[in-house]
Amino acid sequence: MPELPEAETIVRGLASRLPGRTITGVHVKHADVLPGLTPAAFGRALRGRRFEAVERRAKKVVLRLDDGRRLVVNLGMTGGLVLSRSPRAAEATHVAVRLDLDDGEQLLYDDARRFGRLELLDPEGWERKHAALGAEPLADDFTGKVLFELTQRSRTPIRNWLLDQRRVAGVGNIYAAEALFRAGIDPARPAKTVTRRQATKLRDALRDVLAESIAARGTTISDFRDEQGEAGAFARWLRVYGREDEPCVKCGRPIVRAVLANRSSFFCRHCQR
DNA sequence: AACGCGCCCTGTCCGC
DNA sequence: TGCGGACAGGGCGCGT
Repeated sequence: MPELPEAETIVRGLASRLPGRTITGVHVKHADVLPGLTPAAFGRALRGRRFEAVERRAKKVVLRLDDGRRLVVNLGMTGGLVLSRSPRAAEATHVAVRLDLDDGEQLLYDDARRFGRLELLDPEGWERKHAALGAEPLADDFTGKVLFELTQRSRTPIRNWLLDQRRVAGVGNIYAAEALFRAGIDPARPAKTVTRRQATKLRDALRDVLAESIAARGTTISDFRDEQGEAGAFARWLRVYGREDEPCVKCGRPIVRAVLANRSSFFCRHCQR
């Protein structure tokens, strides 16, 4: 489900609401979302803590606490953070973890498939995690030159390359497909065959599609909801993802689905070379 | 050592 | 209507 724009949508929603509020209770319904931590230890660590800031790194929602630690939420495929007083909060039907807040509202971690994970990291642990992640595609220093140089050592298909979070962080299957379409690049092309000029086009396409999706509050295919439980609106602007056999918006030929590294890849054979 | 692959888990949809 | 199979936005651990 959530890639960078969806995580960013949740972060922006929570950033104006969470800081300053204190966790008064912790309820763990599905301990499998807490790797290496018992529910009791998780509860002890969080109870009494105040939220200080809400940030994003890659596809992760980072909730900074007043003791310097961070609750790092990896949303997996179907994870979401929803505030219980939102009109649509009742649609959070797979709540794995519930945090009670001092004003009586609750922050719900909802995740049907439970591929998501909640980690509690001290500053050093977070620094290690942060360092293991690649470039932020929306950062000022993510230039065409940087992307070009990063790609030149890898023979893996450029679509797979984009999904590797150690290189560029935050891009998933939807936005990889959309950016490659906009840049006119075949998803199966070995990364190192992308030219300098194409790298710049790809960089621009990535930033454009991610920014446009954030402006639309993310892509909801079926599961994604923001912190109020609302769907994102970007799905209608997708040009290739999920559009197998539909006409290409540029040339009218059918969009093709091919499997690369066990995951669907959508593209136009004519417009992407 | 850079890859691809299977798997984690639940829900939904499609063909029979 | 029921049932099996395919598929889904992610990412870890494994083997090669």
